[in-house]
Amino acid sequence: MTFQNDELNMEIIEIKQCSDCKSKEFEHNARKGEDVCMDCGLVYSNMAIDEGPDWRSYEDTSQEQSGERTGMPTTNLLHDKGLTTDIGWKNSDYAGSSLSSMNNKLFRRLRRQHQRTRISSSTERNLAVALGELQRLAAQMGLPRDVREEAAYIYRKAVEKKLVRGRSIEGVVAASLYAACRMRKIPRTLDEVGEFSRTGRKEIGRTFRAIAKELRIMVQPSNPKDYIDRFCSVLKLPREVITQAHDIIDKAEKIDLTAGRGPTGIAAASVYLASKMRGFERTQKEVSDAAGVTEVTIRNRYKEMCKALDIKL
DNA sequence: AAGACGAAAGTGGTTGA
DNA sequence: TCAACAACTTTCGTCTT
Repeated sequence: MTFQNDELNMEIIEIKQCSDCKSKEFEHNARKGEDVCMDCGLVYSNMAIDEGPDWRSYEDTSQEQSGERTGMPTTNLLHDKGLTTDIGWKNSDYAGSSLSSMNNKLFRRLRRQHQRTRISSSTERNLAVALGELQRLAAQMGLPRDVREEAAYIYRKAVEKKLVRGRSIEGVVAASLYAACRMRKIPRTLDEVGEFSRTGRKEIGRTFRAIAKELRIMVQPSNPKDYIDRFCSVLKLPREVITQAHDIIDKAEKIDLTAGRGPTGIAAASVYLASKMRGFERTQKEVSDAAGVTEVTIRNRYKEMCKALDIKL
């Protein structure tokens, strides 16, 4: 999309002096279209460009559905990114009169051929299948749209790098989702993903590692805190327990109690401990089910924490 | 009887020679 | 490539409430 200056119809304000602190030093951020006062940090956004869709009508006829200039935003969730066109389905010409039977047949054939070109290569077919599977999985796991987009993006990259060769599409899809969840700070455990996918935890884990390595995706080890809210909600624990659990983890991190340990184990133990301290006691079994670690692990972490943090009950 | 505890053996992954 | 190893799991017997 190109802009012409006179179309922008925006007043370019020359800032001479900050209205707040009277400073004359400004820093200009071209991307955001902002001028920032170096002294007090006041932001002048005199050039902000609306990046939203340009949906104004270019049609004269108002009965035609608003004739917007753009379609929907592109998305990685459709194998063609939602960029294909369709041949109109009405068998009528621009003036509305119907076509001759010969043209009728012609357009029916054209439409069919046109449809076929949408899925033109084996890569496209692969994507179509995989993204369908991705949607299904994400829906069952109740994941928001931005995570799905992220996962779709990762999957596309994986296809580019030929990482699907020798692996199942389902496995790569599941691994992409797993990675996307972690990147968006709403981590799911491998078991949780595996539960809804036809592939097992083992394969998802293996595939995930391969993808992360090949695509150079930096996924930091997930933070135990990211799990707490979800575990607590499964266990129907109130707000104060959540806060308490976060607090415990903060303290544990400070004295290097978390290094090298599985994040889910840490999270589970702190939730168990917090529930006990606040008088909403859950059994080790209940917590272990919610967190997907064994009672033994909870016990070990929990004992370490009690000792190191000097908590007595 | 249910839950907590701990020992022992097994699993899958990482690391360093 | 292989062995050592650390974390975690599984299993099971014992103790506590």
